[in-house]
Amino acid sequence: MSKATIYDVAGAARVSLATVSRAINNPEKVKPETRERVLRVIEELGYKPNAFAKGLASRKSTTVAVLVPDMSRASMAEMMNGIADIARVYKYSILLYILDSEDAPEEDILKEIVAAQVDGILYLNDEITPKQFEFLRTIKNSYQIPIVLTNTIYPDSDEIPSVSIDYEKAGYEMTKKLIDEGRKNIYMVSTVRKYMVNDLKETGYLRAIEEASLTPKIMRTSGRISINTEHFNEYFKDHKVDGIIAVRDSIAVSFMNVARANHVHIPENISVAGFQNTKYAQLARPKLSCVDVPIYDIGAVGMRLLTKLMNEEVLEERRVMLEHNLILRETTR
Amino acid sequence: MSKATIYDVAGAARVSLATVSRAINNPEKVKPETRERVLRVIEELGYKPNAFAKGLASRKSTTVAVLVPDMSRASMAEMMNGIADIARVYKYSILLYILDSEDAPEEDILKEIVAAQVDGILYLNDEITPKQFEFLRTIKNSYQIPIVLTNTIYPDSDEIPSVSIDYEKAGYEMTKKLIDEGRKNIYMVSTVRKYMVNDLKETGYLRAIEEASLTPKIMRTSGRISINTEHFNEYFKDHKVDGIIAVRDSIAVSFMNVARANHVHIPENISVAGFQNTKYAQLARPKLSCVDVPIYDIGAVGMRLLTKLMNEEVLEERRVMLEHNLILRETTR
DNA sequence: CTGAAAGCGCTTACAG
DNA sequence: CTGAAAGCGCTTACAG
Repeated sequence: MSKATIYDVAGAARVSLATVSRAINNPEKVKPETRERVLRVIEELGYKPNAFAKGLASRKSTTVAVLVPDMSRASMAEMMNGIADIARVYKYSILLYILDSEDAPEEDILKEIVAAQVDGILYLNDEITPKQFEFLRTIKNSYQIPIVLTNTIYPDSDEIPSVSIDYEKAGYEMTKKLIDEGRKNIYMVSTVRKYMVNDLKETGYLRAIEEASLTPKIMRTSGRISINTEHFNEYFKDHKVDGIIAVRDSIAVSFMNVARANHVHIPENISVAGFQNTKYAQLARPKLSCVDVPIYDIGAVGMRLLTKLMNEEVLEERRVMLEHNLILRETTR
Repeated sequence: MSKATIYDVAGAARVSLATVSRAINNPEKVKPETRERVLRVIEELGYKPNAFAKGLASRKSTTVAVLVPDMSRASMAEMMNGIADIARVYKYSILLYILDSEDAPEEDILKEIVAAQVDGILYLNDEITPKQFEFLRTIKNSYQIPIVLTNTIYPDSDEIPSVSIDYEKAGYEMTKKLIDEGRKNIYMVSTVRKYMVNDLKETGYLRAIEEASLTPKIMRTSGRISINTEHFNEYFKDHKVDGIIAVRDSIAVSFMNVARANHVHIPENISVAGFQNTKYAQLARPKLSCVDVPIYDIGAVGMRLLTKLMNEEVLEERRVMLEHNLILRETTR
């Protein structure tokens, strides 16, 4: 069962290889009966065009590169499912590049991507630094490769299209919710490292807090569970707090564990909310209220957008914002 | 900044393209000074061999296919990190195929993989059915593509090498631990669908239970949180239970939530243990005891093994079992 | 609607 | 150690 080539097909169908190629790629240019004969032979022989030869001759790879800084984030995996499903529909293959550091990707990766001749690039991250943005611009402009940012937004430019939710609005809404409950000392627990989307969540938080003439209080923690515990204990010994909005569900749950250890009741004494609606949120007790981020859809829509770009269609929207929901469970009242 | 070709390099270095090719791929066949001149030009021009041309001419792709049934499982993502890190070391690119159904992958995928000319395949799953195994055997034998199973074991044959932990032993050890605590009514909570590795965990459980002359009790649940709650409530109303070993951390946590709602104390009344050592285990209260599975390492070692296979090296071990640990936290005593 | 032929950018015997 | 040339398996103007 060694691989059939286009010559084998052409021979068996008694046509030239050019006709076989057309029957596959431009069926309308081939007489129906010829086409069917060719297609039947293809079926019989289990012929599949060699991707390298095709790529070399056509200068198109029908492959997209997915750049991921760190696969282990739960959201990345789910986003991949959305991407893969749409990629399949449009017949694109996925080349996966996991970037090792969180710095700007190195020259090496760039060269690899260029050499791989990908037709498009999806950049998955909730962070994007100016340096990384420059890197992407270089690829885009020097090599004419379309790029879509997935789950992040670059604030200063819409040169590279993006798909996400409106994180600013989500941050605003959740904060507003706690304010409406009568909370006065609402903290946003964000991360030490500056993530673009966490920044947006903070902006939304600040807007709501200001509108209500409250005092903004942002606490920055590492994402590491083991460190969080001490950190929270220390911090809230001296601080009044009756509301917590964490930028990630897992941080919210971490906080709840500390609160419970200190005999603080949720939601009686404190309201708590997270972001993402992960399994953590459902498994926590009380069940965590949070912003639901349609992460699968973000991946799927991002990939769909990229196919349009690769087809040189005009985008009616360069910053796509999908709908989100506030899921109110047991940690708010 | 359009892409330089091998001709550009050859011209600038005043050698033939054959020499450029050799300088890259068989440096020892080129006189040192020529080689250096060529390499310098390559550097200057930012030349990177076109992957398609290279693949077509050499019949090697330096690409591996990673087959994943469902990316959203936390373990898959972490395994990908291990795979990607080693792939980078050996200069392999990763083509990602997310299989949609959990049936045997369709003919389409097979053809795609073959057309992509991947040099090797990594199959990531904790399940493998005879049908899927046949599918993999077909690829392996018909097209001579090496394959490694990652995080699963096929019981009836070691024709396809695998990397995992000794799940049977892990199941045995954790059960033994609960028995040593004096537990008499230990349940294993497994899944409705038959996963290969869950099967192994069960086998280990059964061995320990038999050795202690206790009665084995296996309960099967769906993995879905919402369903678990009712299911557990119903089931344990009529059943005595003082020990639970769940095949996944999240199921264990799910169970703990139900137990707590029924005022059952952990670990005073019931010991609970999970598998994997995910973030769930650390975030749960009490903190969950579980089997730690070195999932990153499984991915890394799997990829390393595959590189050996692709180099036609002889494997000293076709079933690699990595070390695991029992992490005893607060849900056991 | 179909075929002959050039070309995509490499690798690799084969000579020298 | 190096070069000329064939070939990898396709696509795509160009003729007809």
